Amino acid sequence: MAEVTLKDVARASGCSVATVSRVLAGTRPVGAETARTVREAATRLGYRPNHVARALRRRATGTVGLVLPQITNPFFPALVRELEHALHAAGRALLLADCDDDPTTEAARIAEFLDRQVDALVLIPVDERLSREAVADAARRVPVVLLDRGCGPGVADSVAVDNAAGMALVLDHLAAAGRRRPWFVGAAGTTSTAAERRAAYEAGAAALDPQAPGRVELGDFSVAWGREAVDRIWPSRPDAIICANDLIAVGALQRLRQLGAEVPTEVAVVGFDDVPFAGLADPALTTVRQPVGELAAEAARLLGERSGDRAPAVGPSRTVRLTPELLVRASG
Amino acid sequence: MAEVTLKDVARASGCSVATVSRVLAGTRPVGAETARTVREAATRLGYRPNHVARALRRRATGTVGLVLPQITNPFFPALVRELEHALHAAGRALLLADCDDDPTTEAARIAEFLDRQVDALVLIPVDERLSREAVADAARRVPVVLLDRGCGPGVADSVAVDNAAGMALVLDHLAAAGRRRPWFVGAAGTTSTAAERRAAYEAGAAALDPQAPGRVELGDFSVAWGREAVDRIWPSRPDAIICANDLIAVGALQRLRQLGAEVPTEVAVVGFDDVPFAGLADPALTTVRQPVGELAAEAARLLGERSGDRAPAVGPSRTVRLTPELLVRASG
DNA sequence: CAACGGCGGGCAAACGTTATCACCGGGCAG
DNA sequence: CTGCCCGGTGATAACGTTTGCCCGCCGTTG
Repeated sequence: MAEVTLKDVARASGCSVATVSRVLAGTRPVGAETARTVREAATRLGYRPNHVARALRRRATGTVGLVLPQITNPFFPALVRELEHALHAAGRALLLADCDDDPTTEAARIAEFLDRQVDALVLIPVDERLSREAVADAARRVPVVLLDRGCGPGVADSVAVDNAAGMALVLDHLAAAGRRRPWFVGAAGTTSTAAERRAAYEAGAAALDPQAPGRVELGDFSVAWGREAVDRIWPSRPDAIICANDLIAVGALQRLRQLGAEVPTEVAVVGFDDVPFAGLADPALTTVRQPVGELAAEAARLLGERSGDRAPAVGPSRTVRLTPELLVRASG
Repeated sequence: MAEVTLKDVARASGCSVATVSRVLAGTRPVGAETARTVREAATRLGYRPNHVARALRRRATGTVGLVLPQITNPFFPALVRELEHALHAAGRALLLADCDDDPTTEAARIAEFLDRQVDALVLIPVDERLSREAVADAARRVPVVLLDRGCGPGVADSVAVDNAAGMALVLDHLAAAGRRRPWFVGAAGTTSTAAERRAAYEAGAAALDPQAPGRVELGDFSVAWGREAVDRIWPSRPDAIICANDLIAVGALQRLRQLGAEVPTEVAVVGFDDVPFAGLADPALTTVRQPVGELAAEAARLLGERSGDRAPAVGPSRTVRLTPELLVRASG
């Protein structure tokens, strides 16, 4: 039951370890007869290549590290799932680290993964500015792909949804429904998503009402903030509340119900992300769905391309923007 | 910027690689003066040990594989998070695999992790019976801890919540509130949690009403099933609906509202697990909270103990049961 | 003064692969 | 007939650590 190595297979099939390695890896042409014998011996002995030794020799572990802010953020599990599938399809394993929304631990986790010789990193940066240095350092050592959130221009390859397009979808929809007094409830944090969605609102809201772009309340990405924000803005009777993500929207929905406001007749509420419970809210939340599978696939693809080269930072950094989709449900 | 190795540090500090290794690993006493010189050289050159080479030599990678049914199941992210933290505190990294609720891919992922020389495995088995063989095979090679769900007796160490105790908490609470016509909505699947919760209901419900233990409907762990189950049992007007998990409970809540039933005055609804949106439902869901942090910590502890020994299967398998807590909210 | 014990440190052999080099036939062109 | 190329193979040196073994030195002890 002990580990069976190349040497054992070599002995059993009467040829050298080099040959066995070659037939199993298919790295160089080898005699048909020998190949058969070797393969037979390998399966008979139940040979399994030792990934650690292989990694040491090839200087590639076949693992990719994922560092994310908080796996408990309901938007991330689906992303993790798709990423895991995409990486697995490419024969790579996924190391996961949750950095508790803290840039310092984020940097530490990234460093640890680098020490563990990951072939590449997928990062969902905690903060657009505070994460930048650690991300840039990492990008100097291995291929890095930023997922869902950016980290300043030119730092690393990046895959994210087109937040501006998503917001435009929302604003068009609300305009078509005759809404004219929108209000935006966003996040003050310095994640790229928070900033982009707010900017897109401010840029596009004038189409509904010249005053609209100024109607912005900023807190954080939480249900509690959604509730609180409603208390602040409800007195001015908006006819649409656009939330920077679904958590905020769910909070808003809850508070509006408590206040006796009719959704969507009196006021529309829309979210962003389409987290699992967006469709479960009452009324079901209209939201912008992110193409999670495509995001993950694109990230994996970018990683694959970069890893062909030995140097981590050849060519300029690429940015992929995927267009989201508006999911019109009951809330607006 | 190339990799700096032990050899480089040795050269720079004027002693042998062996000595450098010893001072850095602290594995054997070494001269105070030499130690200082070596350490100084190491930090000056920015030496970082190569985990792959170390793993090859030590025959231990410092990684633990986690294979779970579906990361998108809202109960799991919190568990993953806590597990990641606990493992990280022990200096180990977490490899994650999502097997899409399929025992076959589950077995494949386990095998892959074994090939990657993980030091240990944490498994949340998909199915109590269908996962057994793969789990048993794995347990023969490395330490294995079953988390949250079991897999038959004696297969491997196991950490889970005491479902019977949790159900008892629920039944006591409902009895004290004067509920006498409970109904159980569970899952027909063959996961240990589904079976245990149902059994516990059947064992304890008689305290409320001799007929109660028979009032059981089985579907799966989903919101849709919760809705459907309500359609089936509402005609017989239960005064309490006990759901095998929160997803079912949320579905039940939704359908009850549509049917115009008053919760909790007319009928109480309780769930199990305390997933993130349990508190967000309307009315907020009364549920059984699982001690996620403790579960993860206990799993990590078990792993740590087993890994001391070289042989994976010394001593009988241990089972740890943690007692859950009833979270009384608005729904019952 | 001789023998001995222990400490500090170096040498070299692993760990299991893969890559480089050399070798040895045989077929083919000059 | 000689030289050359090439498919097939084996030795062997890495990859970067850890560790068993040995050796020299110093202090202690009989």
